[in-house]
Amino acid sequence: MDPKKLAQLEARARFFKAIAHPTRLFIVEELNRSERCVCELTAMVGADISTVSKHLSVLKNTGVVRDEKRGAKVFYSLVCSCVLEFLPCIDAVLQQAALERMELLR
Amino acid sequence: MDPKKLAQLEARARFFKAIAHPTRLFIVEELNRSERCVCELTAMVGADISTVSKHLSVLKNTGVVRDEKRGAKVFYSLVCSCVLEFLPCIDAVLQQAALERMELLR
DNA sequence: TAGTTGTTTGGCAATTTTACCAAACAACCA
DNA sequence: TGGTTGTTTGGTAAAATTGCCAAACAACTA
Repeated sequence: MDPKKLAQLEARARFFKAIAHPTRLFIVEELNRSERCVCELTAMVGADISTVSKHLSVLKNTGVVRDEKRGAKVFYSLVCSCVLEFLPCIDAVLQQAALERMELLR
Repeated sequence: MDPKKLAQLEARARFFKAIAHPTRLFIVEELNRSERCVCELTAMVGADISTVSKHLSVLKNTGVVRDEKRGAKVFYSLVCSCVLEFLPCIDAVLQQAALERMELLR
């Protein structure tokens, strides 16, 4: 495979991997509403702060979110909301798959 | 977290995870051009047949692709090409992230 | 400066993913 | 039927991901 093409595939895969986690998807959705600090997100997610912080760093390293320090708090915000535009399509695909799975059981 | 919301997040995360792999992204792009049998995809990918077969089964179980047996061969095709519509947006986000990373080094 | 609050980092065990080989299946053909 | 081609499945070792705890940092406040 062409090394340039491979690098592109790897970069895109890294992006999808970054959002391919329930907690991180939740964070992305929440940041689409408005920016949030780590402690707010932690309260919503209900996991250890360090866990949430690491999820945020995954999203940040991939360029999905950005952070801004204001005083003692660090606020995270969504770089581009285009991620969320796929969701209707994805839900439709998932629903169709579930439907076909059900019909197999009849 | 609301169990129903959690289930939705998990389902979506499973979808993103399914396409979050260089080889599987390649397969999705290729199937967008036209349907392909396992042996054709294997030749293009350059991995073991069993590896490609397993990647295909991941995509199939998530509902991203469908398969159809014709004779001895199994042809895979893309269920919905909407997956590929995000790519321009994702590439833009990735490029912006790379740009900012470069500026940090100056 | 000492204490408090908010965040990140290091370490680690449990789990998941990945890729290959070998073997089993399936469908065709001589 | 026996052999060939195309695909999936089982097994396994290496690598990556995940989540928590403890500790380190950072910034504000008394």
